[in-house]
Amino acid sequence: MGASKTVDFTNKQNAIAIMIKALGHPARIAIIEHLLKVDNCICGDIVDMLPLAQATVSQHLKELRNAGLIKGNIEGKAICYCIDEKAIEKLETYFLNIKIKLNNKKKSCC
Amino acid sequence: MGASKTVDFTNKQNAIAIMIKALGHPARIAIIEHLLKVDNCICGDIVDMLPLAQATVSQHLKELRNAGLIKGNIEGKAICYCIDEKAIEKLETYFLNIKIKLNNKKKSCC
DNA sequence: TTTTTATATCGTAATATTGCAATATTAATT
DNA sequence: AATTAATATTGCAATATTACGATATAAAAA
Repeated sequence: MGASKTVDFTNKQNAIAIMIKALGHPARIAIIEHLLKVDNCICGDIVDMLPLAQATVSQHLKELRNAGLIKGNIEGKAICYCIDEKAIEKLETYFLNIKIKLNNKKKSCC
Repeated sequence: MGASKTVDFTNKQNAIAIMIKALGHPARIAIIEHLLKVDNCICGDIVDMLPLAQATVSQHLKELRNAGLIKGNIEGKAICYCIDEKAIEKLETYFLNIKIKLNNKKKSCC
């Protein structure tokens, strides 16, 4: 196999899993954290930052883009990538809701 | 390849990536959401809930356990799995911090 | 003690991911 | 128009993930 059984889960579950999965790699975490620090978000700088080949970084950027976590803007012959705030908001809300529900529970048996 | 280059990233980046990656699958999202709803968190119930074979569910549970997202408790011949609140807290904090930093930035060029 | 029940592990096939070199593309510069 | 610079895509090898049937293990029930 290797393919996830997406059909039997809800759209919401699949959607959040895709977003989360896109962040489940140290290089992509590093990209997000870099974009957070920096003011000009040029793709080449990300390539220089990371210990990976340009092609590999480009692939990681594509995955983040496909998952909606970053968005790109053409700046002449360079490309500027920024974090999509709405995506981060969604993730934060998701985990906050879990936290709240856990607090309201207080029946954890483990 | 297929293996992530973890050596060149920080421990923090690798650690958060491992936790996030563990949640990056619809079945594991469904497991967490199920544990959130239910009061008795018996493994067999999770197997019954999910459209996956018992062996597959067991594997997903193991991944969540390895990542520290759930913890198990032996209850006679069954096993009770619960969400680890500290793990959820870490994730929530992580995304909240990103959100805060983004708000303090307001220099996003895209 | 044998059987049943609940969960984990093993073995394996199918598919996905990661990473890179080589090449393509696109826009600016000369 | 030709060249340079920045990024994307392609092709491919290595490894990881997903899924499942079969089997192992461990505790309770008979």
